[in-house]
Amino acid sequence: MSGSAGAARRLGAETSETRAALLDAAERLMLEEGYAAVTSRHVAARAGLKPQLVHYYFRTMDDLFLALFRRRTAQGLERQGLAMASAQPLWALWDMSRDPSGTALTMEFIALANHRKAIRAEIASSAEQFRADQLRGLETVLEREGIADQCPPIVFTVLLSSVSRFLVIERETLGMSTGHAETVAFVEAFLTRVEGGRRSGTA
Amino acid sequence: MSGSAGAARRLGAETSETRAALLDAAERLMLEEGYAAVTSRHVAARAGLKPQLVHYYFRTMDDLFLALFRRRTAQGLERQGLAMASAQPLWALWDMSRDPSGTALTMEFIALANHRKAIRAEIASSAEQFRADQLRGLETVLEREGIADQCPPIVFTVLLSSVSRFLVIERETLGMSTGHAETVAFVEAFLTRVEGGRRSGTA
DNA sequence: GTCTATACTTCGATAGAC
DNA sequence: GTCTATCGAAGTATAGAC
Repeated sequence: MSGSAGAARRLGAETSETRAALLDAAERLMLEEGYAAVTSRHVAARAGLKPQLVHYYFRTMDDLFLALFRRRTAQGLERQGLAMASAQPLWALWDMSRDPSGTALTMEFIALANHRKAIRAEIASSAEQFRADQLRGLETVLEREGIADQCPPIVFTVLLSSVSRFLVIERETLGMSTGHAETVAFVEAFLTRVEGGRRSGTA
Repeated sequence: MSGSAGAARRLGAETSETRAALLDAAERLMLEEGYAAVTSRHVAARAGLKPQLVHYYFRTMDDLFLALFRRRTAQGLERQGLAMASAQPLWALWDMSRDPSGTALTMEFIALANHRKAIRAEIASSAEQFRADQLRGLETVLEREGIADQCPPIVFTVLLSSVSRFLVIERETLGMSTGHAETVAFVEAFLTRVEGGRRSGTA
């Protein structure tokens, strides 16, 4: 119902530095205090600006969240592409997936999606794209290493995402770590069998 | 600063039916629309009551969330205990972890924990207890079946929780399912190797 | 023991000044 | 193109009536 029809009100330029500052503030806020803290007033205060500016650069809060999500997605897809093009794609992907900021933000967006339908669709299609890219990149590697018959590439990508994200959530959000070291060791032993030991600088 | 000191105001009885109705309404709301929709006004409206009643039975919204979480945790721990005492503990645990309502609600609470510190501690300690119970219950099974050396019990519990929860999040919250069927088949093939085929009624 | 009238704060959003 | 004055709605919470 938030149609694309009317919308007579004017909006600020996409190239504006103020706009970028607001997005930065929103991202930090979302990461540190959760999506519920991302209100026009908080975002503005964090950026040292007036609350009304948020609505000048983003017509609604949904628009702000969408802009934020798209900016992050573009960075993430590029980063994932680089990881898979690296010398040790599995290690690179594992390290990338375990990055706290990326995962924490993703989880916030997922929680947000639960009651902002406009955003839900965007997140779902982005998640599909991440998975498709990851699958395409890993198929070759896993087949070359001869483990595609033990564990299908599509299953591998799902498992890898699940575990990495879950560990980050437990550690970062809940401050919990029982079983983490053992699980990381288990996964990394597998990666070592496939790709050899980690040879540092994968990103 | 929401100390335990003063608190002169009176509160409703814990046995009140109205109180239970408010908790039920809050739970449904949280599940369907996310924690951000759980406001005093929404909860009351859903229960067909006045908003002020929420604050009569729960001094603050934090208190309501805590009461809700504790009620669910008690049910969950009991259910997990039953699962592990069943004839096929692995299958039972897997089926339980994949139950949409349980996982969706847990994820909402985790997101909530990110900016409600009072709740964060409660969730973390509950999560530790779930894990500890699960570990204790599975150690015997996994050692008996001789797979404890391939995959340590603690790692097994972490992996199982990760995958099951992640699948539910993707499907329920995002409406996404790429790779799910394959992953489920992969896990269940493993369970079958260990425990034999699923023999129905495990809960 | 149960519920209502009411106060205070913060939110999203728009119309209009510079 | 950039920003401010301002509004109506919704949020949490308390004091007091039944």
